[in-house]
Amino acid sequence: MPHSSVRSPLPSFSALPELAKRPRGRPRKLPGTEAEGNRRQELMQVAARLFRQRGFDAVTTRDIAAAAGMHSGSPFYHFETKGVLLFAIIQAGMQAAIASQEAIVRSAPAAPVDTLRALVRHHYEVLLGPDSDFIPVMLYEGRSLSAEQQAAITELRKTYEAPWVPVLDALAKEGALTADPALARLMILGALNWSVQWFKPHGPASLSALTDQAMSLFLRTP
Amino acid sequence: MPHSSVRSPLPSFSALPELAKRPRGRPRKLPGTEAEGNRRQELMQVAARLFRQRGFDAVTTRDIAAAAGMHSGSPFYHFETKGVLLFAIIQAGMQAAIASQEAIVRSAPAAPVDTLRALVRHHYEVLLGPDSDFIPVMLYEGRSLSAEQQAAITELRKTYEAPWVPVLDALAKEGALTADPALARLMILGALNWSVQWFKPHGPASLSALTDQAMSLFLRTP
DNA sequence: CGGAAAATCAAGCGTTTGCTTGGTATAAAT
DNA sequence: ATTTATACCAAGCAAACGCTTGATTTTCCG
Repeated sequence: MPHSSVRSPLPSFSALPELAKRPRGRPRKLPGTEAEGNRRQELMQVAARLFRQRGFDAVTTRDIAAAAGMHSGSPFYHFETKGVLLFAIIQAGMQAAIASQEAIVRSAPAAPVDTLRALVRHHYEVLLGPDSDFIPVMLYEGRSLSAEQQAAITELRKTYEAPWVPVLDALAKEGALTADPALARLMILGALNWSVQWFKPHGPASLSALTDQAMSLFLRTP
Repeated sequence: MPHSSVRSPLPSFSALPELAKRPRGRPRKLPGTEAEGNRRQELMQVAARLFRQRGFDAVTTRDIAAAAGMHSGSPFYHFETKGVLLFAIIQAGMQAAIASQEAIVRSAPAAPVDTLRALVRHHYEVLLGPDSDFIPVMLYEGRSLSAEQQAAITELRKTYEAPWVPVLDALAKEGALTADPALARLMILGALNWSVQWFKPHGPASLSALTDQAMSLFLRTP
């Protein structure tokens, strides 16, 4: 049902460093795993990493193909256009982030302070954890999407931010938060999102330290 | 001394909407004003606006030329490459921001809280004020610069952020700031910078309101 | 008035880009 | 055994891109 095509690299360039010698035809259907769209996911991962590192426009479809061990037209078998690939990356990432966040909120019916701490910690994980290029790509490359795609992503963002609202409202009523809750949400998310610009992952434990620092910056706990 | 060249727009496209009928040759040298590099500055302004709106790679040199009322090769008389133009925009903007910030810090030897408020307010002005596309362009398009250009901009950013350090240190000693001052600086600047993503300028007075909200979010004032 | 300087126009060159067309290899389904 | 679906390779096209070259127009300055 998908499309087709490919293209060889520039002949003047040296041979491709390591074209993963993946078998050519229909893939083996492993008995246990449902390998549906296996290669598609792989493309999304390498493309997300490239988009995050260099930006959507600076990454060519040939770069993506080479990083996935393909020739230059093959990605178009899995994605109609480069823009559709970008959208798929952001959409899948946001849906996963929404799902994992919801699980955390559901399993933590504690005090608002603890819920906020869990939300902040989870957000740092989404931003800075391994294999989490989706959100940075959304934050910084979303403008390359079409208007309809942007609208769809905006809906997902609203869904993602929804659990923050009652928590911040409750903290404002408690007096732990003195700023307007709606503005505070924007500022807090901005402070967290900015971490992708400076954070260098050394130890995985430091995300907890970051969370503690953020909590003590934003809240007045006695 | 500069270069030269130009190019006509695509013939299949309709006529340019309004090619500002500026006279062709050497510009009139007004007696009072030193018109040195007048057109150069104009190019930087329109390019900065376009870069902010659509991103560096998505804006073509033809777009910039058209927005400045030129034909497509003329910008290269003023800037050797598109990248040099981007660098000039960021550099000039940062130097202006550093200068105006320094004036504010010098004229405000008040309590640390008041100095921070002035810094925050000034930063909002730089981010959201009229004709201030420079900083957003730096924040989101800086990766399109060469390594040497990025190093130069990093130096300017350090200079810009330097006045924040002693202020936050003093507030931490006072107890108004409980987080680590270095981390707090990153988080606060992130919260402020994020405003370019959501702020829509309605009334110019709201920058003060934003400043107040930010102060009450970050500081514990009794 | 005449030459130099400033700023642009006019045209296009060479490369890169996103994407297309058509064929081929392998494995699953019938 | 034949068909069908999957996934890829091979080659390349048309458009767009950054930038160049060379002429042209206007003003400044001595």
